[in-house]
Amino acid sequence: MSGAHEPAGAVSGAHEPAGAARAVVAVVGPTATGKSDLGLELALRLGGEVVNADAMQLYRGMDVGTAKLRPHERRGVPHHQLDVLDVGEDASVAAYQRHARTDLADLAARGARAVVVGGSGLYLRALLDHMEFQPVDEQVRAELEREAAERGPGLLHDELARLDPVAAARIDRANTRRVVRALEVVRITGRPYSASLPEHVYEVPAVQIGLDCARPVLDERIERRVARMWDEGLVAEVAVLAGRMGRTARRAVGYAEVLRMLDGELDEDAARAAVTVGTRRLARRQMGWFGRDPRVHWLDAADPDLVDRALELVAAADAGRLAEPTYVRRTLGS
RNA sequence: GGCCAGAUAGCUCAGUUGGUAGAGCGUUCGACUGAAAAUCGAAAGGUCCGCGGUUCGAACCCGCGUCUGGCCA
Repeated sequence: MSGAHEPAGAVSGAHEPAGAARAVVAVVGPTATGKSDLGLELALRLGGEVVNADAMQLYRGMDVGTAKLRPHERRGVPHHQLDVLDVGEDASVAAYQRHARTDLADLAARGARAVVVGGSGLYLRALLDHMEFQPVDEQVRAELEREAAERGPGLLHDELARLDPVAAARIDRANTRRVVRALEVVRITGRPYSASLPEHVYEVPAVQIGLDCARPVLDERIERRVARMWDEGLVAEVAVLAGRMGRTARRAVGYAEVLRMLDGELDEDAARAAVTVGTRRLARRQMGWFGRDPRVHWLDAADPDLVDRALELVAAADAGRLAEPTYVRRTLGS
């Protein structure tokens, strides 16, 4: 964590040493809004490199369905945290946090600007904000999952209420996934879990640029994106990976539905419709996640001068004259 | 033309001796600390095809009409 930006007034000749206190640039927002392209362009203009913050683009081989920029499309800009996981592995935010922060440190040391690009809210927060994850114990977790399956999630929630009332109050009874994790932490650390997310405290100073898009337009883009994925061979891609996909990868939008199709559960039209619906739902949730963060500076994804606007924001941030809580509530939903 | 089966939320459909309606999905809003493109919560939304009739009371029973699907001509 480096210090705050210098009050910029004084600097005219005084170049700061490479890598000092230049905020990381983060391009966030819902899927299908052009994050990858903008990120690439910014990296090019700023002499930077891209750090992926998209949980599913971590996976090797999941290219078409995650709309991953292919190597030949990257215009020579190095990309980090792409293709670092086998589809059989579970992703892990904590591991991501470690690795991506190492990337950030490396880039800073080389004086290269980091451009973080991604739509996974939790991953972005883990990378940029102050967040510490508790340890994990697969065996304890498996045990808890079995209990949940056998005795129902309600009883586990009761247990959590006894051991950690604060966490229990925050986690919904039916949310097995989170109840299990909370109990897992309590069991292995002997301390309460009681986690909550609302603080927005940068561990890594950043300018977050959000891509905003009116819903009708976004829905149309999503429709087109799904059509393109089909044309580019999503079904074949999934077929190749199908046997090896672990529980994280196989739940990704586009993959889950095609897997059901390959199992004969859905016909092709139904699968494709389900992918569209799923992508739309994903986009809505992403809007919620980022729209709530008061630090995001929103730009219209359709703005012809998008890149220049984004560069202005970066320049303002570098100069220390970016109004801190520029909370421009997204216009989504018009 | 005749016979049969349907018509209930944006969509697919439940609705059990007649007591003015529900689910799943979608939509909107929300939560989120090692699976997060996950997991979960809440809300909005209905002239029960139309018109008559029977009844204290009809989504439900009866008649007519309209539309849809199927079968027979």
